Amino acid sequence: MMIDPGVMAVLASPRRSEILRLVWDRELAAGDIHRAMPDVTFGAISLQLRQLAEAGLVEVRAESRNRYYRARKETAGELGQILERMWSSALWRLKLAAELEEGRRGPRPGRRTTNSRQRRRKKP
Amino acid sequence: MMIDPGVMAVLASPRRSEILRLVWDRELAAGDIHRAMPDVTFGAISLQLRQLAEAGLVEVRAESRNRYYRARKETAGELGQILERMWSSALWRLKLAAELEEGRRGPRPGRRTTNSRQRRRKKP
DNA sequence: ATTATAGTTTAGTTTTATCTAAATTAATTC
DNA sequence: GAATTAATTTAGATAAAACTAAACTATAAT
Repeated sequence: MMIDPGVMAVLASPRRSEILRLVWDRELAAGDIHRAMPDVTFGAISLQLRQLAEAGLVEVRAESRNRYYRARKETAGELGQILERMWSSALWRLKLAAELEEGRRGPRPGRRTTNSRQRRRKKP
Repeated sequence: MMIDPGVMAVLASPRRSEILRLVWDRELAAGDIHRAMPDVTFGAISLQLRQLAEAGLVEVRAESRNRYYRARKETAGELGQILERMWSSALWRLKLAAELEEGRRGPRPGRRTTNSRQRRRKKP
């Protein structure tokens, strides 16, 4: 099978590969994904989902007001198998458990912006 | 075999994966690598080589004033096999040929900075 | 029709990565 | 030991990626 060079770049982002992991063998609504990663805004998740979709790594199904995402494993090809093994490895599970613990203690300090000044308000 | 999650991130950069390709099955001095990629400075190449070395994807051998780099295929693991097949594919060779042609016509316009103001001069 | 919910898009900000130029280090040659 | 060559390191600049807040779109519920 041919490997799209773009796929690796898309998967290199921890955020995106984490999203892909979430929808790897089940369908999740955009909101479900956001609830699983509450350290970023819904908008940010939506943008990453768009990138994944543009790379052909996920597909969408609209139902009522929800949009359900699921991985397209075919696109990931051999890389997908590597990821699968990675995610099922003991070390990876340990990492996930640690992050879950960390998450319980409150929002992550790392990435959040401290002062978010007021901005543009289009239609007052 | 265990896959280091950092490896994928390192390889996601086209610049670094190109360097890795160059030293995949032969040793090259840092300067050789730079001559093969004259669109960036020697310093930039050196920095990328450092990242590759830190990820364990290349090893160095010092001889006289040269430093010879070569890939450590073991670290790349299965990803390495994917890369190998990618590089040997017809499409990839076509891409390389196109870039070589482009390179002959002069320096790439894409990334270069237009105005590089004067800066810090430590010991005048 | 209004309100609420789910999600996307937009525009600007922040963060991170990559790059350049100069300084620096070290070995080699003269 | 001065000059040259090969490479690394440093400090700042620039570009790219990721993110935020708000605006916007669409469907569903009241």
